[in-house]
Amino acid sequence: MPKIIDHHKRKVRIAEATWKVIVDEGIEQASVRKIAKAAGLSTGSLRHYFSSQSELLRFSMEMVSERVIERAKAREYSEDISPLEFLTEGVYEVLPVNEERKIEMEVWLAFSAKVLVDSTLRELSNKVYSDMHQGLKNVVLALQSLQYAKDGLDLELEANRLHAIVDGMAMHHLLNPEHFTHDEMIQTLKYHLQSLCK
Amino acid sequence: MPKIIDHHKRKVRIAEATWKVIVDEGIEQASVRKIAKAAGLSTGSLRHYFSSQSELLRFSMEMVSERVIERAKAREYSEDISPLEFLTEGVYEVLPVNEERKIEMEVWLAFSAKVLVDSTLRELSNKVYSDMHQGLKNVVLALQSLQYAKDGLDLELEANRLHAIVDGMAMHHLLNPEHFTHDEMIQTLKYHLQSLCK
Amino acid sequence: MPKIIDHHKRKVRIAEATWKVIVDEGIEQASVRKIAKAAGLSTGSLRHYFSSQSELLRFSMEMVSERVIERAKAREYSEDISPLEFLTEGVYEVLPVNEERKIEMEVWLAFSAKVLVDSTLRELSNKVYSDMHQGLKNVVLALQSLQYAKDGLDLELEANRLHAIVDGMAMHHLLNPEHFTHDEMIQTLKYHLQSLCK
Amino acid sequence: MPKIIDHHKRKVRIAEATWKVIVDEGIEQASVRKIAKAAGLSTGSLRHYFSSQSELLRFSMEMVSERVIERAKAREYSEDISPLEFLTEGVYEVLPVNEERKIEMEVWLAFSAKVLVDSTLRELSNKVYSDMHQGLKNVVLALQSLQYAKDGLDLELEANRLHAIVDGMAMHHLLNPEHFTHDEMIQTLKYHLQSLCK
DNA sequence: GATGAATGAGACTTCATTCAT
DNA sequence: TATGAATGAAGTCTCATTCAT
Repeated sequence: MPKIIDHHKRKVRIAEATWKVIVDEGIEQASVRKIAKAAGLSTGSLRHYFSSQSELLRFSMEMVSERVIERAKAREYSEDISPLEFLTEGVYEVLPVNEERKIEMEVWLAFSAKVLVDSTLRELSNKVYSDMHQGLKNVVLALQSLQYAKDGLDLELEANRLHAIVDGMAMHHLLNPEHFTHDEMIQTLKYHLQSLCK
Repeated sequence: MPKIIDHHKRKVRIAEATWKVIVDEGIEQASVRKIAKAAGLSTGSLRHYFSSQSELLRFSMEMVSERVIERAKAREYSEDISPLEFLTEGVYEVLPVNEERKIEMEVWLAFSAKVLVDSTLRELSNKVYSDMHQGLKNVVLALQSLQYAKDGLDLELEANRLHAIVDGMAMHHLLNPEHFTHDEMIQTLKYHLQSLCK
Repeated sequence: MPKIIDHHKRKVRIAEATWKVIVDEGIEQASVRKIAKAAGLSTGSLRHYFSSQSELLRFSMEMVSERVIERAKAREYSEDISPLEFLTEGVYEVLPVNEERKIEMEVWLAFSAKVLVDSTLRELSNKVYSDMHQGLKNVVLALQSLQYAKDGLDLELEANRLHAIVDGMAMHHLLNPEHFTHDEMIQTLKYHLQSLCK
Repeated sequence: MPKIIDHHKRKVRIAEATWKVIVDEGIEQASVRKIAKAAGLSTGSLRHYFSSQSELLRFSMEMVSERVIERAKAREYSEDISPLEFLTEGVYEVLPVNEERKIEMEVWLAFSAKVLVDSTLRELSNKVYSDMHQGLKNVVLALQSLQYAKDGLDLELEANRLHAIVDGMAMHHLLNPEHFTHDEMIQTLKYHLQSLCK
């Protein structure tokens, strides 16, 4: 079914154009026209792929989460680094540590602000919350399995805490990069993970 | 003599109407018309108080931060509660623990998403970041002064961590209240503060 | 296949509607809405052809000058009339001698008043000035070539003078047609040209 | 009646503010608000002096012509210069030879473009046309009285011609000062006047 | 599938004017 | 006389969406 693949590829290309517009000009400026232009299409053509602006937006957001998940899945442990380093770097996947991830997270932040108001987006937001929560809980679990973790940690509360730290730091670095630098972000994460360990 | 009107009071009323619209319909729907209507004014009248939409938005946002600051300043220690409880409740001021604060933070989240794109808002965002950072650092400092805190805490990193936790949890509760409930938020905060103490 | 439309023809039609509005109601009343209505289009449609009001205005003005130039180019000498008559009638092309040219010049006068204030229009104004200056200089040159002209004329100053007379008379006849009639205009032009000749 | 004088003085001050706005931003931007601000008044106060925008505009224009007339009346011949020089300099009064007169004429040009469309302004325009025409006819007459003028000049046609040259040159210098400089304007006028003389 | 012309609503903003004080 | 708050219309421009081709 080559057609379908093309179809999907095209949608992905459009979603990437959408990201670009959102990052450059903000989600409010992400008009159908601008996205079409950024994707090198006519406005009419867009309609063959997305029948409405909401649908386009939702698809673009789903892609953000899919990318993160795929990256996380693709990670494999190599003996070059310590298990703790491996786990720490896993968390980097959801922090704005480089340009690519900054863009993803800016897009996601813009999207999140819309969730409050557009209930059709809620489902996706919830799904991503759950996925990420589970992923970070797994980090804590791994620390415990590896016998790194202190005794007496409350798994659920630690997951909440790590999750909040990660998203809070992401937001702080995106919005106030001068006050909360990339290095502070990394350092704070390491400090936190170490505080969980013996 | 012209009509005597308390200019500032009127501006505050308009800002409150702005909040209402933002919370009900999102910042993108916060048009001059809707705000004017919500404030019981004509669009033209709004211009006596705010010469542009940006100015109106900025004022409304400044009010959010001012309110938080005023509430924080107004707090006084009473012997009914323990010092640790007093500090913990101080942090509640910047968490969406009740309807009033939820509204403030929803407004603030919407605003934050705009900061990424509208650099004129950056200054305010930075100021609020700094204020809040200092406030939360003071909490850690207080724990140390009271001899509650563990030895060897890194003040700056602890402040980063607490700040990230607070904002991360606020976002999680606003966006995913079913998954991250009010009680979890409170419990996680207490858990974190306790983890800093002996 | 999309609707096939002669883009340029449509732009010309819109420009003509613009002229009509300017002549009927003045350049200040030449709003996008009124022009769209006069052209039988919606305001949104106008944007397919002109992305801003300035652009529309500029195009409409360029058309005035293009028409004049085309008319001038199309003129051919026939032996029915004397060379002097031929030259004189050439100058008529830039005088409000009939309804069509009155309209053109009213539009141009309105435009000129804007030039003082909108520097983006300056270029066009300068170009038209130069074209017309050259055209009128050629008239003087022709008189000299034909040996009609008096000896000792200063070509550049004569061009300045003829140019000023032409535009001055055009303005006087447009603004004060009762005081400065069509016939006086023609007569004065002939008088001037004759004064250059032996 | 000191009050009345004050009243009139205030109106003059407002008219001058109107000029300033017209020259700086164009007649289309000459809103009541801006004029009020430029004059240091409230919009409401303006209404005590001018009950409508048209009235204000008309008064401001009348002032232009009054100033020119007063200047012309105030001129007195002194033996330092030749009669021809005296006459020539008289014509300078209605040319944009310095900043002050440039402003007057810019204002007047803006006004003239409105005349085409607002018939209530016609009367003033006609009056000024007549006054100026008479003034320039007097220049030609003076040349004749002084026996400077060539024989056989047609007084009326010469007046038309001079009048057209003056207004045409004024327009050219205002709109295209790079192409038609101050010096060219002066030189062309002198050339023309000399061409009338023996 | 693809195009882009067309639409009309709605965005922000500026305006002249009215009017209570 | 003086003020400036208030209004509602109208300005330009952008938008999502429809639709003929």
